[in-house]
Amino acid sequence: MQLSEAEWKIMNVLWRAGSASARDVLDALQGETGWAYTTVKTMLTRLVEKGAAREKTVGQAAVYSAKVQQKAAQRAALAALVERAFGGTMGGFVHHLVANEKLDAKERAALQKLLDDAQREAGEGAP
Amino acid sequence: MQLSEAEWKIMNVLWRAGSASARDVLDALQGETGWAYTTVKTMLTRLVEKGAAREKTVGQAAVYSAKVQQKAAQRAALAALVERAFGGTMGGFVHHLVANEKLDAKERAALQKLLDDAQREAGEGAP
DNA sequence: TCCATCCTTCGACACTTGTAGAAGGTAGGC
DNA sequence: GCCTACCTTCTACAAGTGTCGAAGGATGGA
Repeated sequence: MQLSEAEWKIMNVLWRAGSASARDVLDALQGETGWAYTTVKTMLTRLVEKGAAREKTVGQAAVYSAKVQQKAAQRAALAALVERAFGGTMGGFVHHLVANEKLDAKERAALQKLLDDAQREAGEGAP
Repeated sequence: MQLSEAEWKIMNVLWRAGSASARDVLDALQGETGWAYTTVKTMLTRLVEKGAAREKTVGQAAVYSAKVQQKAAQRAALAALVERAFGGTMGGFVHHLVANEKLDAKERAALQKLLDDAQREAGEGAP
């Protein structure tokens, strides 16, 4: 499930909102995009066609909600990136990340904490 | 400098090889793509047009080499991903990475080591 | 000299993505 | 009963991507 730039914008709104009409999505993206109503409607229809969102008619209007989970979409996107640009291995990617991406202190601290948690979790299950 | 799927494949060859003719690139990608010679040539021409590669004629044939650095392309690609899919913050992305990507012990260790290095580096210069 | 080989440039076509106008249904307010 | 304000579906079109085939130039060996 690869999403295009514009599709990500829409999906981000759906994930945040839970469910939303085309009008809601449009409102949420005003300022960021300046899209016309029909542009949003077209994107939503395409997302439903490709199985990323679902549509339900409520009254006279359609209400949309995400069908793919955000986490799944994120993982797919990251996997695609790693595949294309980092030789297909998480190892290579992780290396680039810390070697070249200049995380700030706060980010490093967060990462450290998460690593600790992951470490602890990985250690459990055996005893 | 956003590269498409096919463009990444070509650029990866150029980065690895240093420089290569269209034929070289084709050979390097046989098995992976099954592209026709002209397909590769077209992609190379387009890459030159968009400034990602450069072309030099040697004898009767053109030889290509990367113009954008691999690291730069990788950083741009990662930045685009973070922007679209992770709310634009490295923090959010890093969180996803450790929380959802099931890194193996080796990857976590690498991350830890690199993090330590970064920490040490950040700590210097002050005392 | 002439052919098999390569290389090159042009042009083309289908599909995806980004954007949106036109035209037509509906439902509440006056 | 009719107008205003929404909503919907259809259609379109320009770029960008992915994939070549055709046609023509050079070149080295038979």
